[in-house]
Amino acid sequence: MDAKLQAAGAKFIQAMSQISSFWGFPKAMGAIYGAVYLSPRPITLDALVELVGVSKGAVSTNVRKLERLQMVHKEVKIGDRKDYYVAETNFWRVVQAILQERQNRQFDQALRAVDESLQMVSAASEDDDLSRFYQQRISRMQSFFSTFDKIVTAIAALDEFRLSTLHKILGRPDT
Amino acid sequence: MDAKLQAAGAKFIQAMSQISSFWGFPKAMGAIYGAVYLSPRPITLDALVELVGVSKGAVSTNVRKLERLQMVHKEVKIGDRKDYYVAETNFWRVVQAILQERQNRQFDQALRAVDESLQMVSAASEDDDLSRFYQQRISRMQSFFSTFDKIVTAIAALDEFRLSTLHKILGRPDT
DNA sequence: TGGTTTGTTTAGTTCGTTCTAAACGTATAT
DNA sequence: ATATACGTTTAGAACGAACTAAACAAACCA
Repeated sequence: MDAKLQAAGAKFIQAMSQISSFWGFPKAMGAIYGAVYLSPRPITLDALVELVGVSKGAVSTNVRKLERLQMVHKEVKIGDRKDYYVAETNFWRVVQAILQERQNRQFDQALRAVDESLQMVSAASEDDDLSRFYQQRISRMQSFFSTFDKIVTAIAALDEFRLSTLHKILGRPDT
Repeated sequence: MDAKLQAAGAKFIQAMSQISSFWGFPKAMGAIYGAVYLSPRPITLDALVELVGVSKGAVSTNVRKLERLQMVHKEVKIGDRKDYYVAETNFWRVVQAILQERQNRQFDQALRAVDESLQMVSAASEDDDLSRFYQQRISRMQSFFSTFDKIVTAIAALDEFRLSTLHKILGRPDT
């Protein structure tokens, strides 16, 4: 009986691992989240080592990554030195946190570089064909990213209720 | 004069390189797309080697990746053995192509694994607390991904005009 | 004080990816 | 046929990310 459940859990954890790696996160990180998510009660680091099958060091660092993204939350019990973790179950909040984290790093920096390149074009001799071409292309790229960014941000900011509305607005491909 | 423009181009190409790597593609791939995108006329492989500064082999393979994603298009001129490349400038079409490419691979597979794990739970003894808990959690995860997937797909399918409408519907978070 | 239990940090290893350099294939021209 | 101009493929180097094992630190207990 229990063996079947355990197998199902392992399958799920492995799937989370794949999904994690697909989105550019460490495999172990997804697996750990899966394990926390499937635990009916707050779970310890050592239990995670057991379930996920990676070293304690790896669990430790990955759990901290998950915490930073607010995908898991630490709980402490008085008179107990162990840390207990519970999963964040509001996935849209998770998406939001991940986007924020990413935003403030390389991506924004790259966008600023695009900005800069546009300014550099403007600073160059302004009225030959090539200049105008560069200007047009770069600013098109810029406005695409701007729109993209706004849409993503806006969607991430929606709560679960308004999301279902959005879902309806977009129209179901299956109807 | 021209030196400034060239510097601007280099900056832009480097930014595209960063963005590419951010989204999990090879740096060179983004740089190459940037170079093609900034070229006012169809550009050859050797010119790309010059502009991007990587080996011919790398340009060759990355250009083919870009072609597969329909981010660049090959043009041939009669009586000229060189291949000429032009950039796809409809970015939403690019997004669509990338999503399709990715979809049909690991992600879908992972989702099927989630399905499977749910079925495994159902197949196990059905009426203890833990089973019910697993069932609930896994199906919640499943429906999240289902919604997520539908939203992404729907947005990618929109054309530029309807996108601006969507942009309005979502409302600016700053107002 | 010394020994346990816990989590963190670090040094080093492994692994996959991306690149280079060079060999290769193929078409064209002389 | 030989040489040239092009793109592709391959073998291997270089790199970075993520993990392991083990040392470490800190808190608690005896």
